[in-house]
Amino acid sequence: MEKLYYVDYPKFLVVTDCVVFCFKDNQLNVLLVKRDFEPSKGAWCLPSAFVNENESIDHTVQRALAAKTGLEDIFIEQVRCFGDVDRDPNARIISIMYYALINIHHYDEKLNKRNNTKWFPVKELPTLMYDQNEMVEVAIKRMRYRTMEKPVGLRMLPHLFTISQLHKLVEAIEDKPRDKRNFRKVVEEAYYIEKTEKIDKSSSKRGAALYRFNQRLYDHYLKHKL
Amino acid sequence: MEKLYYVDYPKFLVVTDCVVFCFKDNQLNVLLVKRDFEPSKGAWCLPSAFVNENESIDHTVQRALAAKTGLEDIFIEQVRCFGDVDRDPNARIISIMYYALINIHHYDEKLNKRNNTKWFPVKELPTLMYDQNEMVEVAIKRMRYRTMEKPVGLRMLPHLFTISQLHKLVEAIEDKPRDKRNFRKVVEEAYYIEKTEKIDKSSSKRGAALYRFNQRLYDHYLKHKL
DNA sequence: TCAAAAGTGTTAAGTTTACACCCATGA
DNA sequence: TCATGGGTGTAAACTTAACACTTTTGA
Repeated sequence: MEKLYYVDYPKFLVVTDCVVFCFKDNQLNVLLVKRDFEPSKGAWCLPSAFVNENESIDHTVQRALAAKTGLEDIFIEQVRCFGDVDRDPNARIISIMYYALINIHHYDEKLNKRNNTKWFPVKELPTLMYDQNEMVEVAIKRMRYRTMEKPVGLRMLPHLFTISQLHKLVEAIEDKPRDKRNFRKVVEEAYYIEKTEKIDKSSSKRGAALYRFNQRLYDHYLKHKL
Repeated sequence: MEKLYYVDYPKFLVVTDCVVFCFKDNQLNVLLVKRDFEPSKGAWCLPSAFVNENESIDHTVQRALAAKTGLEDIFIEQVRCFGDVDRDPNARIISIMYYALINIHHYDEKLNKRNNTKWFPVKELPTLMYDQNEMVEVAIKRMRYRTMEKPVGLRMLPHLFTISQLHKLVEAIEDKPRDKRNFRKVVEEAYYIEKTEKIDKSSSKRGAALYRFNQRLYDHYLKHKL
């Protein structure tokens, strides 16, 4: 098919690079991979994969993430494409950058050794290959915007979470403190976040109420706001 | 160079598609091209170009736009990449979508005949090739967000403009009316928009004050806000 | 008994919205 | 002289930000 019309145009290697975020030790963390092959062997870089024939770019990302995290159907959002000629000095490679949000409790830390991976707090990232530090910056901005607009950040928390956990997550994402009482008010008014009967005793002696996200209520809320 | 490391991976045709906006007849308009070649000859589509070897994707867009509009150094922003396998039924083509903002007064309407192009109000778009109607929707959202965040929308107005012109532009972008007095207040408080001594007499008998965007003041404002 | 995290309301400041009339001028 | 678009201020509603003490309980 293709040959009929577009045979004369140049073709390119295309990869996906993904900034995988989790919430760990009250900080945002990013999963990096230490390359064990040339070029740039030993460099820290983002989980990536070359796009295959007959594979959508979203699928390429999921495949790369499954390989490194063992998880499937991860929340991903495409951010943008990096297409400068010399961004990778070894070859002309067009990169499509995504971010992903995962729940660290679903991640098996034993994978780090097997896969040459490591979680780094976003405030303590090493120098990454090529333009990947810029990618992380851009990904953080987009993720911050998206989590302020939609409750996708909850994917970095357990299914049941306390308001304190959510508070710390939001502070980590926005990189600034929020008043505790005002924050609790906002959560209590977000009616798609529902209080359960359960109590978390792990983080305090007194115990804290556990909340959960209700997708049905959220969909309803989306339909009826304005 | 490339051959050393990545020879085994598949390669892809890559195009850029660009949603070119202008402000015309008090409406947002999009520039469409009627294809004069197969496949899909005769279909309306976005100005596009195949990426060349040794050409950045931003440059590809500028090249496509120069060809269709005769203009150079147009304001562009990349939105995202469309990479589904069957998005173009003729071939696997990865498309990187941009939007562009141009001043219709810089555009020579005689080009339309020569280039098979036509401006369409965004509210009256025809059915476009493949996934391009979705591209336009996504581009409008991004452009709306960006113009609310930064004064880039002014690129669709003349260098000197009246508050009424800006008012109508903003209403067209946001697709909803704004109170006239409140709007004027906002403009007068945006101190990088400065009133000139000049008067526009073309749109009313009384005449309206002409304003202009001051890049220097805007840069200063960016540095000093928070 | 005390350290540590959970939980709780009110007020001030700031922002956004709503709203109606006079002005200047060329045709 | 009148039709047309230009120009003007205030008050109410709403949203956001600031702020400090009491509760519970396991160690």
